[in-house]
This record gives sequence, structure tokens and C-alpha cells, in this order.
Amino acid sequence: MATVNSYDVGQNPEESLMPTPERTTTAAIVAAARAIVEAGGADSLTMKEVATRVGVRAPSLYKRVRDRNDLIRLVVEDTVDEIGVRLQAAADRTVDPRAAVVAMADALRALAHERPQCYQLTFGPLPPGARPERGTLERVAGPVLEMSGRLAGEDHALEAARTLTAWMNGFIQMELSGAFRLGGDVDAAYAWGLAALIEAITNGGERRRD
Amino acid sequence: MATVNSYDVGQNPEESLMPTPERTTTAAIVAAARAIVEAGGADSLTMKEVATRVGVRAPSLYKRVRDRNDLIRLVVEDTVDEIGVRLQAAADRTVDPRAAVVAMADALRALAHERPQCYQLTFGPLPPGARPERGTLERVAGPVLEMSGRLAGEDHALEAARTLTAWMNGFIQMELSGAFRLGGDVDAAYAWGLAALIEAITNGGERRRD
DNA sequence: ACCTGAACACCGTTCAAGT
DNA sequence: ACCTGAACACCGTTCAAGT
Repeated sequence: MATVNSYDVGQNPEESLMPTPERTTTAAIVAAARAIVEAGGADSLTMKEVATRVGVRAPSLYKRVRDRNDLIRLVVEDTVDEIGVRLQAAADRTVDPRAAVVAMADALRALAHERPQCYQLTFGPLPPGARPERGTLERVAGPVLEMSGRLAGEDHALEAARTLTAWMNGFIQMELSGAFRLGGDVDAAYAWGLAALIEAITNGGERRRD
Repeated sequence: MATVNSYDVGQNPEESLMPTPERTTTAAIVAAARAIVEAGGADSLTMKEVATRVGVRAPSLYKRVRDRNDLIRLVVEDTVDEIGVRLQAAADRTVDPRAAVVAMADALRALAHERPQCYQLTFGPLPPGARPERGTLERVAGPVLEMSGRLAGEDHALEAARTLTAWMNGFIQMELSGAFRLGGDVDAAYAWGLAALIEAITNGGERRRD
């Protein structure tokens, strides 16, 4: 099959001087990068593999991303955005704050199981050039902060949200990295822990006053 | 200065055929690797830099470590062992299980602040060849499991330990990765969360029975 | 205007040759 | 027995040259 592009087709001088149409997009590059990370971990993310998947050569990628770390940043931000979408959807499914927290935690854990490599990349150590832009995480914090505030009271919304997200994140990361090696039922530990956290957060830790 | 080794010094044939004395040790290599990781993150860990620091050339390292991932594994296991030592020391400092849990959490957080890069490497995503050997994490679990069992009751020791370690780990990782960007007092959130966790774990979540 | 081959620096790893 | 220079494959990145 002969390759067809504007130079084969162009009939007059003006047409053959037209800018080359773009052969890929940033979105396609990020999607390819995400798939590579998910398939083989962040170490397997090479510019060449990304280029092959989107149908260009490696140097062309530098038209859309600054460097490899920048591409990692885009994958991380994509993951954070997806987390935001799912948390919001979970929160919208109910009005009861306890049920909402359970739904958000379940949704986050489900996403982590769907995309374990991207999840670990997102919350693991990132080189400076790969850290998400200011505002990316803040966008996700909304529903968690709101429900935490409703459970713990506005005065303790931030502490409660941090306690909850720390546990969720920590549990998921230990689960994904295979840190739970002492047997037992991990799902049961998750349910037990989530119930314990919700109980502890409710009413701003009033019971803890001496 | 002239280089001095057994070949310069050897006076008889037997001595000059003696095996070359080892010019470095696995322990020195791991210490150098740890320092490099701590100084510049895991990405900055190159075989050449390790070799330079211990005074040999890169190929010599392969006499002691299988490959770069194996060296990362040794750094991770070193970090886990250090965590174990500190947790045990913290647990030994008191007989009250609540105070012991606080002491262990403080000790873990202090170590994470001392060696943020090694800590994040240890609990971040690791390629298969860099994962710690079976038994490494189990060695550390002891004191946490014991105190969790005393607080939550033996029937819930494992769930309680997992809830506690998930929160500790999650909090520390979020703190280290700069995820707490909404202002507020991070130390206060830590204290609030720890108190909440201890309260939630105590008595096996009895209050949660409907 | 976009894309690419060629080139460069760097890295992990192997191995024959040194001592 | 240990160490190393040389070599190889691979990778990120740049850039002049193509279309």
C-alpha cells in the first residue's frame, strides 16, 4: 500500500505548502502511556513504546510533552481526575454522609484494583518534573472534605478528611504492594477498618475528651 | 601516590598468586546506595555512582548484587529492618498499649522524616526484582500486632493492626509526597488522627455493633 | 508545521583480559 | 579471586534536514 499524505495528493503549490496535518494528539499519547504503565509498571514506560503505539517516532512526542517526566505527570493527573469523577459520583448517590463515605471508599478501592499501576504511580514517590500541577489534588478533595465535615463537624472537617484519606490510601497501597502477608481476610480487614474510621471520625472525636 | 596492592608488595610467587583482597563489601555498597537514594531519589541511583562511592568500577558491583533491582531490594530491606528496630525500641519503652502505639507511630514518622526517600521507595511501587524477601515485613509486624491485639482483643488483632498500619503509612506517604496542600496544621491532623485510630481500635470496635 | 534519521550522552550489564 | 576496559543494547533527548 502506498503511503497517502498531503504531498502525494497536493496538486498546486499552495496545497503542497500546507502544514502537515497532526498525526497524533496529546490525549492519544497519554492514553498510550497509561496503558503501558498499567501493563508493565512505570519502568516500562519508554518514549519509543509510546511513539510506536500512537504511530509516530519518539522525537515527535517532544512536540506535545516536555519530556518523559512530563508525560508521567499527565498520566498522574489523568488518574487523579478519574478519582475525582468517581468520588463525586459515589457521593452523589446518597444523602447519608456515612453511606457516602462508604461509597467513596469503595469507589476508590475499585479504581485502585482496576488500575493498580497507575494508582501506585500516582501516590508513590514522583520526581519533581512529574508532580501534578497545583490544583489537581484540590479538585478531588471536595466531596471527601464535605462528607468528613458532616460527620466530624465543620471544626474538624480537615483533620477528619486527612485521617480518612490517609487510611484509605494506606490500606490500598499496602494491599496493592502485597504487604498483607499474614493471611486473614483482607476484605474483612477493609470493612472492619472502614467502620472503625467512620466511627472514630463521627462527632469530631468527642468520646476522646478526657 | 603510588597504588599499593598485593602485586606491588608480593615478594615470592605464592604471595603474588594470592587472591586479590576484596576492595569493598556488600554493606558498603548498600550504604552508598541508601545515601544516593536519600540525596536524589531512586531515579538517581546509578551503578556508576555507587561504584565511585565505594571505590571500584561499576562492573565490580555485580560480584555482590545480581543487578540494580537487587540493590534496590537491599536498600528496601535495610529500611524495613531499621523500622523494625525502632518500632521494637518504642514498644519496649512502656507497658501501656496505648502509649506504646503512640510511641511506635511517632518513631515510624520520625524515621520517615529522617529518610523520606528510602521510606517512599520502600512502600512505593517496586519492580518484582526489588521486592523484599518473604519474611522481611513479617519481622516488623510483631510489636504492632501485639499492641493491636492488646487494644482490640486477640480476635481482632490482625484487623486492628492493618487498620493502624494503613493509616500510619498512608498519612506519612501523603505528608512526604506533599499531598496535604489545603493548609491546616499537619501535626495537629496527625495527633487527631492517631487518637481517633486508637479509640476506634480499642475493644475491637464494640461500639459498632448494632 | 510537523515529522524523522542521525547523533549524543548516559545507563545497565556482560565478558574476556588483566593482576 | 577479584577487578576492569571495552563492548553492546537500550534509552532520553536534540536538531538539522526532509516533506
